[in-house]
Formats: sequence, C-alpha cells, structure tokens
Amino acid sequence: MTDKDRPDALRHVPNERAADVLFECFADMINRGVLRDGDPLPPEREIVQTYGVSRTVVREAVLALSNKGLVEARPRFRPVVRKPSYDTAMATVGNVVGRLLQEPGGIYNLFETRIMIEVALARQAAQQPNAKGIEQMRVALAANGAAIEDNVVFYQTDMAFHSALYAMPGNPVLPAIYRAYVSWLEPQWSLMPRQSDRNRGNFHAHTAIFNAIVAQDPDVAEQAVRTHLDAAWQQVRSTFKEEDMP
Amino acid sequence: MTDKDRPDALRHVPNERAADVLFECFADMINRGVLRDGDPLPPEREIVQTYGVSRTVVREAVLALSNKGLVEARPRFRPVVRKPSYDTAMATVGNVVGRLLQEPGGIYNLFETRIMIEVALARQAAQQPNAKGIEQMRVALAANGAAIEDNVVFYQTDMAFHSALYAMPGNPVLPAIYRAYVSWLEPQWSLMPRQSDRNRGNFHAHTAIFNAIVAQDPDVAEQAVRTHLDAAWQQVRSTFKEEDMP
DNA sequence: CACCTAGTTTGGTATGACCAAAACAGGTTA
DNA sequence: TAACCTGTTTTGGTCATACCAAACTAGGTG
Repeated sequence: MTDKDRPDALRHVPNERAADVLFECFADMINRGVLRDGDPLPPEREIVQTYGVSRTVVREAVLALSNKGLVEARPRFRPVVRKPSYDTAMATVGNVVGRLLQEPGGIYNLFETRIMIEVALARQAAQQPNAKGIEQMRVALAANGAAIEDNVVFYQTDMAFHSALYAMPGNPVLPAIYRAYVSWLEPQWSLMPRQSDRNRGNFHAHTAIFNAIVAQDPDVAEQAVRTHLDAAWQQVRSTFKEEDMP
Repeated sequence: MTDKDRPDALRHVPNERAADVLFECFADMINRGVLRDGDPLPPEREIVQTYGVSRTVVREAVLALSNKGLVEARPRFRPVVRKPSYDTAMATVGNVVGRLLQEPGGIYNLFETRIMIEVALARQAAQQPNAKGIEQMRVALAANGAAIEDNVVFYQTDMAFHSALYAMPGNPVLPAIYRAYVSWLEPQWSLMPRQSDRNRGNFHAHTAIFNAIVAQDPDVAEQAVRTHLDAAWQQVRSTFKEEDMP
C-alpha cells in the first residue's frame, strides 16, 4: 500500500500518527451527523479497505473513539456511535476522578463543589422563579414525602428532587454535572445505612429548600441547602469514620 | 504463550479484554506511586516479556492510559507517567467539550455555569474572608491595574485575578475548573480585540468585586461579578455576531 | 412458526517484520 | 577536556498474516 493509493485525509500528514488522523476523521463524521447516534461503525476490515491503512491503525483509532466516549465498544460487538453529550464528557473523566477520590480529602473536595453549586442553584431559583421548574420540584418533593418508609424509593426520589434543582435553569450542562456527582459519589452513598428517621429529616430539609424557593428568599434557600448537605456529609462521615474533614 | 505462564493479574479474566486488564494494572501502579510522576513507562517489548502478552495488547493498554491522561505519549518517545490530577481530568474531556461548544448555544451554556460558579465564589469569599486569599487577590488586582496599557499582560493579569478567586476556598478542584474554562473558551476570547478602554472597564469591574469581598458584602460582590461577566459576554457576542444568546 | 445447526462474520490476540527517529556509544577533532 | 561527528542500538509506529471464540446469518428441520 503506497501513499498515493490512500484517501486524501490520510495522505501526507507528517509527524502525526495515522491513528490520530483516522480518529479525527471518524470524530468529524460523528460530529457532522454523517454517522448518527446508534449507528454501528463499519467492520474493521472494511475500514482497512476504505482508508488504506492497516488494521492496527484502525483498531487504535476505534479504541481512541471508545476512550473518548464517541462510540460504545463492547467486546466482540460492533462499536456503536454515541453522539457526544455532556454526560459522555463526564463519563470519560470518571476513571481519573475515581482515583482522585481515593486520595485523602478527595471526596470532600468534590462534595464541597457540589454544595457550592446547589447553593447557587437554590439562590438562582429563588431569585428567578420559573413556573415549570417549580412545578417539577413540587411533584418531586411530593413523591419524596410519600416514600419515607421505602428506603429504595426514597433514594430515587431524593435524587429526583435534587435533579429538579439542577434542571431549573434549563442549561443542559447542569443536569450532566449532577449525574456525574451521583455516579462518582454513589459508591460512598449507597453503602450508607438508610433509615426512615433519616429519610424523614432529609424530606423536611427538602421541604425547607422548596418553601424558600417558592417564597423567593435566596438567603433562606441558601441556608436550607447548606444545612441539608452538611447534614448529609456528616452522615457519610460518621458512617465511614473518615478523617478527611476540613 | 499459554495462560499458565502469565502473571496472576492477566490470568483467567473471563470476558474481559486483556488490554483493559493491563491498563488497570498500570493505572494502579501509577495510582499507588510505584510509577511516579515523570517516570517513563517500560519499553513496549519489555512489557511484552514481563506480562506475557502480545505487543498489540501492550499498545492498546498504553493508548488507553494516554487517552485517559495517565501518561503523556508523544510520537516516537517513551510515554511519561502523569499522576492524575483534576487538570488531567479536565483535559481528557476537552475533546468532547470542544465539539459540544460548536453546537448552537453551546458556548453560552458553558459560560453561564462559569458565571454561576464565580458568583458563588465571590459570595463565599465575602462571607468567609481569608487573609491569605484576599492578599493574593490584592496583588493580582494591582498587577492588573498596572497593565491596562499592555493588552497581552492585561490578559494574563486578568486571568490571574480570576484565578485568585478560584483559589480562595483552598479546594484543588476549583482552580482546575477555572483552567478548564480558560482553555475551552480561549479560542473565542483570544480572537476578541483588546483595547485599553475595555481593559480599564474590566479593571474597574475587578476592583468592584475585590472591594465588595473586602467589605464582606456578598450581595454587592455577586452583583459586581454578574455585571463584569455579563459585560464580558456582551463583548464576545458583539465580536462574533453569535445568535445563540438566551 | 419456532427451533436447531453449520457456515460466515467480526472483534481480540499473537507473531514477525520493517521503517524512521531517538538514544547511545565511540572515536575524532579543535 | 570538551565539542562534534558517526555508526549502532533501541524504540515507537505501521503493516501483514494468522488463529480463535463469540456473535451473526442462513438454511434446514420439526
């Protein structure tokens, strides 16, 4: 296979790995919609023919696509295109973040940013009330209150309530951030014993947050969020006897 | 090469790719400090001998390490270990985020989260003043004021001032977030024409933020940040005639 | 129509080879 | 001694081929 036989995209690219060029090629196709979400990638041997590169290069390019979350590759299955979203962006860092959380204080560093963001969200929700968003919080809160006795359902509705807070501004980045928080902190949270009295306390905290937002009082909303999340942190901390509190 | 000859780590791992196992192996070594920051990875052919796998597998594992930012691999150089940090985490998402920013409204979605965070930081700085942090802001502000006539230096000191805000809480996640913002939004900002009158306005905005923090007035600090960043967004918007404002 | 089966496709791995650039080791020269 | 040149070795990047096991497919069978 000589250089002349190749498609333009892979010709004369000095000091750049062929696999990287091929990666960019497919990334662009995914980005421009030529390859749509859910489509399978062509078979490796077909890509070899099309682009005039070895299977080694194809595999490295596909692996890079997979590592960056642009395709989803299960062993022995054709890779499936996943249109990039803020969720996939968060997922790609999951590995690194997971290791950072193991360092002393790592978990609290992350949780502190969550407190900061949820405080900001609550203040903003109180200052710029949004009928649809408040309604979503209302139903989430009601479902949360109805599930106090059921630890599993309470956990789900708890997340749904917080999720409604992140959805308030209508910015797609924020819900993705929340889902990332949940997936990263979930290993700690899920091991924490759930009890209906704790559920009751958390529900009351949610109610206080919601009421402050409805009352359009950002200061009270901020304090309610801080109280709630600080308490949640204390629960986690007491469960694991971690010594990495600030 | 039979299964018996291999190290335990790579034996009997059903339905899991050998490359993934090898990746985890090296990721753990980096995480536990066996491979320290700056160390070069062993040569591929040596890894082949040590772990009893083919070079294909080794290359895929190294590529995965590279894609996740655990090692830095330049063409024809030995990969160098990079201890995972929140910065590398941000860098790995850079590719995906870059594509998301090209979508309509993408840039503002990201910038809105920056406004939200800097508002929260300013409020927190005003509420929980920190002598060392305030001193750092003071020197950053002074340097900023001295550079009004020099667009290049003003840009640098501008970033240093905001960076000081992110450094205030002492949480290593926050400065990494700021650096990520800068690197992602830099393509837009750097093309924007810099003028000394704009510099003067920005410096006054920085001064207002700083004074409000020193005065321990979170509401004024919040408003100062909003005014500053909204103005900055208007500058960007007018420069590029983007139609994706909220 | 459901179910089983044999052949085909396809991703995962192993092996060996070659190239170009980097790293290295000597020897040469100023 | 130190700087420079040079040939060898090392090492990552690429190619080609082969084999395996699981997934897929087509065809036949009940």
